[in-house]
Formats: sequence, C-alpha cells, structure tokens
Amino acid sequence: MRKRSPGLDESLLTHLPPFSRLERHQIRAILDQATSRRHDVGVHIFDEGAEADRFYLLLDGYIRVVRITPTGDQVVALHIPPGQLFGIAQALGRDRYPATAITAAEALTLSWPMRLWTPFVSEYDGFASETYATVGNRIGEMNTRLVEMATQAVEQRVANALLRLVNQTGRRVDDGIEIDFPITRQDLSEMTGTTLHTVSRLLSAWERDGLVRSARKRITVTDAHALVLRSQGSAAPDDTVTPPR
DNA sequence: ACATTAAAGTCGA
DNA sequence: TCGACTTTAATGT
Repeated sequence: MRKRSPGLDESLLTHLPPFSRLERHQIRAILDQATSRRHDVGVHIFDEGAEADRFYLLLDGYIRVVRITPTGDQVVALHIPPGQLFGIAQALGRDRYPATAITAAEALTLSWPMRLWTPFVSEYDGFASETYATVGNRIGEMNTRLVEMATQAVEQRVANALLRLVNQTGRRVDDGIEIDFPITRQDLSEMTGTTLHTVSRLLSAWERDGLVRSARKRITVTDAHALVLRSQGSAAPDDTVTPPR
C-alpha cells in the first residue's frame, strides 16, 4: 500500500517551487526519504485534530481542505492543486492538523515524517521562503473569502468561487475551461456558505445564459468574462451607495 | 434575497 | 435497481 520511493525520478520535484533551487543530489536525498502513495477519491488523508506526524506533497490530483462542525456541517476551506505542500502543521507552529484533508480526485502524494521539517527548512535553500509564500497565498485567499462572505450576495460569492476554481484547477476544453475534478452543487454550497438548491438554481440560470455548461459533478465555464461581471454584482448591497456613472 | 421543505427526475455503479 | 446527485416549485423568513 504505502511504499518507499527510491525509484522516483528527480524531475518530479525539480520544477516545484519548494525544491527549485536545490542540487540534484539534494533532491535525491529528499526523494529517498519520501513515502509515495496513491489515494482513491474521497478518502481522508488526515483528520482535523489528529497528531500531525507527516507532511505531504501533492504530485497529482486535488485535495479538499475541510473543517467539520459539531453538527456535521462541512465547510470547504480551500482546494490544493498538484505541486503544493499540505499538512504542514509544523510551519504553523502546530502539532495537530488544523483541518481535514480529503481527496477531491484520485491523488498521488509524497510524504515525510514531520521530524524532517526542521532539517528541510534549515538545510534546503529556498524551501522555507517558498513554502511560506504559498502559506501566505492561502491565507490571502481565505481572507478575501471572509470579506466576500460578509459583504457579497450569494450569486457573487458562488461566481467568485467558480472563478477561483477555474483559475487554480481549470483545464482548457473546446468550449471553455472545465474544473479538473468532480464537484457537486453540495461542494460548491459548502465553499460559499449557501445551500445546494441555491447553487443549482444559479448554475441553471447561468447555463441558460450561456456562461457555464454543467453535467453531474462536472462544471465548465464557457464565458469567463460574463461570469466576472456576475461576480461583481449589479445590485448594490443594502447599505452601500451605488456610485453614479 | 435567500433558506427550507417537498417532490420528482436522472444518472451511474 | 439503488442511492447519489440534480432540478423545480411552493412556501417561509
């Protein structure tokens, strides 16, 4: 199941930001300490609150980072695309995972024991600065989502969530950009703090207007520009003043 | 403007 | 065929 990975090619890591400044023999050493693993879709790689014993690099697939409330409601915090580290509790000064990581699509990961985190940071040039940069980006994204939640109407939030997804995980297809992993109305509602019904109605309306095309678990944005307009909203929120033209 | 409830339709394993 | 997913409409706040 889980296997040692001396057979992995160094080129797997050479282009990725955390490792891009390293020598070949350094990457070899890193790979030799890694465990590689394939995960089916929908499995928990680690759970919120569990002891953070390993950190991970996503080679392929997608990870959904989720928090679960006592009543069982899920909130999707963010999605991790291939090439990024996750489960890096140590970088945040934690010894337990702050959220749950679930595969959004079949995934391939490398992982290392968390005790290697400190040596990696001190020995490998650029590792720390690059990983803190991605941590910063994630915090920035969560930050803008916080503002969206507080100020924007549901249609704008869902439009923004969709746009982020196509930007981060979109794949070009003939008639637009498709989200690269299966995603349901429920998932989208959990990302935007609304219900699956509202998401369904919005997607139906957008499909009628030719902005998106969707089948079950598949969403393609066919007119990103028009969707950007929806994400900015035409109607002003209750207590804001609409500036004159 | 949006959630909730209810019902029914559709798709895939 | 069954359950997961989706849609639609009616009604509530």
